[in-house]
Amino acid sequence: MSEIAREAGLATGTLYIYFKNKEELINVLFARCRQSSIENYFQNYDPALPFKSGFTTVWMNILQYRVQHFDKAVFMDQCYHSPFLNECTMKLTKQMIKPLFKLMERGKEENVFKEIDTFSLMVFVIGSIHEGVKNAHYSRKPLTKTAVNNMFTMCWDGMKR
Amino acid sequence: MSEIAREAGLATGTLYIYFKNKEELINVLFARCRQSSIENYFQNYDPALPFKSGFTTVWMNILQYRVQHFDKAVFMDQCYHSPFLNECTMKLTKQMIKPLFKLMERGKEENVFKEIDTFSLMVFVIGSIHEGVKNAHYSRKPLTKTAVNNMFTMCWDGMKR
DNA sequence: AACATAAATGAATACTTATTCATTTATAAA
DNA sequence: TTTATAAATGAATAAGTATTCATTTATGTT
Repeated sequence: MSEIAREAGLATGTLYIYFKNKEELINVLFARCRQSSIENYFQNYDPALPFKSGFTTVWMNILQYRVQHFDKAVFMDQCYHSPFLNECTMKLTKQMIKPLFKLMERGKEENVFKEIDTFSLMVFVIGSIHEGVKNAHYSRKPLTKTAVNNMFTMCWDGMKR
Repeated sequence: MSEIAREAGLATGTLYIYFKNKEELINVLFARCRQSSIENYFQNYDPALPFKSGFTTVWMNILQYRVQHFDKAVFMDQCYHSPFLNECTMKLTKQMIKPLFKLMERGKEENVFKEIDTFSLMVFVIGSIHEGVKNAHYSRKPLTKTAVNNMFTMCWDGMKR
């Protein structure tokens, strides 16, 4: 908490005016990170364009977000296993991923994707990106354009009919 | 440390006879988890069998391990982002994944997999499994046989030529 | 200017947790 | 049995970190 306060340019006690305690701070921070990440994912997404174009845009946005906001991504990953997140935040953030859910559904409706449970499709997309970015980061091998394209191709081919 | 000692049926001080400090304990524990996980991955793997059979066995083993030893999986995930793991452990555990690396190379040599950097292929496999298991666990939806098969198909189709 | 309210401070407190060490208990050798 | 060595103990210490609160500073109103 003291470190967070310092980083925010506040005294430790001031933090407790805005957040009841550490738990609340973590929950609010998580929800905001989740919100901002999802918003980023749909930047420049035009539902009027053909599905593959739209999906590619979102996919690239997810990857880019995880790369450029790696610290936030790590924070969110850690929250997943932590005892801090409460039911309320869980429910709230589950709502937030709905747009991504809808996108995957569209892929199925247009017979582009396999007939697989929407959630499983979504998890597959997220998983391949997350692990790819994490690995690139820690092995200190920056993601080249071809590496990114390969990742996308694997993801796409995995889901397409 | 006291909780670990209690769980191990030891007094706190006794832990410090076997491990210099918490850092060393974490590093040793991580290395052992990694070792045991990789060993599990190759259970019943017969290199004489056709590639797809062998790969399926390993893939299923990885998934099964993550499900049955979820706590270890979480621990290893957390270590990844923690300040505890030292260079030595990093190097050591990188050696350990070589068998998995070899397996992916074989897939390329036999023209089954796409011509993609071996490491990227491996990360793709791991990533899709990890996220899938994690999600099943926290959403408390146990992985059905069809869910697992779908996961495998997506993974395989993503990598195959 | 005087007053009231809100926001900010950071040292002190309370709680948690890693580490030490003097002492005890087990094991083995003479 | 006696002695020596190794292993284990857990209360005490040290270090770290969340939270409180009496006091100070800023902001706005009459």
